Amino acid sequence: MTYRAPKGTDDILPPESAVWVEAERAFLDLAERYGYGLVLTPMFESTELFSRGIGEDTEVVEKQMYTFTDKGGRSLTLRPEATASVVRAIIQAGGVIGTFKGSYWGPMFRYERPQKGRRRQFSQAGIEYLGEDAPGADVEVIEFGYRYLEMLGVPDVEVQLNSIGDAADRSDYRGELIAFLESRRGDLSEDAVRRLHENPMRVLDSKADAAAVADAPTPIEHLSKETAEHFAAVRAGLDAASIPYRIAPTLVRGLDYYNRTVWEYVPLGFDAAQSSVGGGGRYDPLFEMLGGKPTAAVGLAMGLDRILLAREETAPTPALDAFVIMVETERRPVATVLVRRLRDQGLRLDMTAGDRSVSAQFKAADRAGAANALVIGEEWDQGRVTARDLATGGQALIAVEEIETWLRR
RNA sequence: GUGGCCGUAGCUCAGCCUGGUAGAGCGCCUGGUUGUGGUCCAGGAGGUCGCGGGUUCGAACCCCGUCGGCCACCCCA
Repeated sequence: MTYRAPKGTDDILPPESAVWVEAERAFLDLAERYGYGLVLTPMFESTELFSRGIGEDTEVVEKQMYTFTDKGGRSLTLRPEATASVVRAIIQAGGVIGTFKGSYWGPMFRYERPQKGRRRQFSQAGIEYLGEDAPGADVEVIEFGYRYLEMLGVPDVEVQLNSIGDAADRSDYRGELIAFLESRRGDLSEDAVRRLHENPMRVLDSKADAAAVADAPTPIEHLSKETAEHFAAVRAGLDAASIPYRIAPTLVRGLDYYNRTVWEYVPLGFDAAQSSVGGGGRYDPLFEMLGGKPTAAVGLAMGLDRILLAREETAPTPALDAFVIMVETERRPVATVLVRRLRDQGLRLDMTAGDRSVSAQFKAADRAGAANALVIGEEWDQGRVTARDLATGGQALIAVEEIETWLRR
């Protein structure tokens, strides 16, 4: 083995790659139907964009960034997530006029020890609803993610929902939480003690400390009248849209820009430690953090790798509608024309490029994943081909002009 | 960054404890079948045992190191 894909990266080859094509098409189609247009941004950005936007002392920025200096001396970073890029792009383009709904899809990069559902290069798809502070925007985005998982056939998805309030709500709450954690200091993990002052809410989300913080004060109990009303309206909207959810008072998210509504999608049957397949939240502070005008915003990110792991196995669909087989090498010119005509009609066709025995051509058809074989031999001189269903083995002589209809039967 | 398990044929793995001729299943190739794949039968090809060092008459096997994989912690999608 001379070369292999770098640690934590995967090659995805056919036929497995077909599910990625399907997932991407489904996402882009759903986004269009909800009115979200695709936003394409660079895969690397100035390092400062992420350290400012995501937060200096988050795990992602402290330890997980792929940062490098280019030949011009600029510090650049492969994007660990896309929201900061989308917001930067919108600010750069002049800011949001009214509202803006954008989607994205593509690879993200974080330097971590790989495990199930955690890769160094992974794919996220997401949407951002900008310039709308109404709870209806939160509801639409939560619903969008739920529908997407439904479309892809991910079973038993639970929406875990929480509100972490606004900055003003948290300034009082923060002191109370720190006091509580100090009182339990002896029961806390080393990491929790270290984070106690720099980012105390993160301790609520720690598996190691779940028992110690079971009766800790939670952000949802410390909402102002305004943020409590916003959250109640989000819940009412989800009820009206028939989206099931569970309130998760200890759910906090690891990026600094979130406020108010936060949520995650957890497939209950997914056997992996990294069980969240997507998540999102409101992030009203981010525009100002990145130097833009105050702009309300809510968005989500879906982890495609995890979604495809969590999904039920689906039977592979044939990769080709038909494979054309030539009995004599002189039939190649007409076979070539037939293949091109059927491809132009939207069918998936192939044939061997070199002259091979009929037996070898059938084997090639089978390996290519063809549903049918079309044999061109002496029957061609009567305007017919032999059409064989490779799954059942049944075959028939059909007229050339009926091939398309037969293949679409 | 920390820990556990694992690296042997293209793939999945046995062999390692107790050192002595490199194995299985699947896959692949050829033929049975010069107009029929997938199934069946017969035959065949394919391996510096991750890499480096040590111990030994002798190492896939024991020891040390190193690289890689998987899973978990941490963190997050």
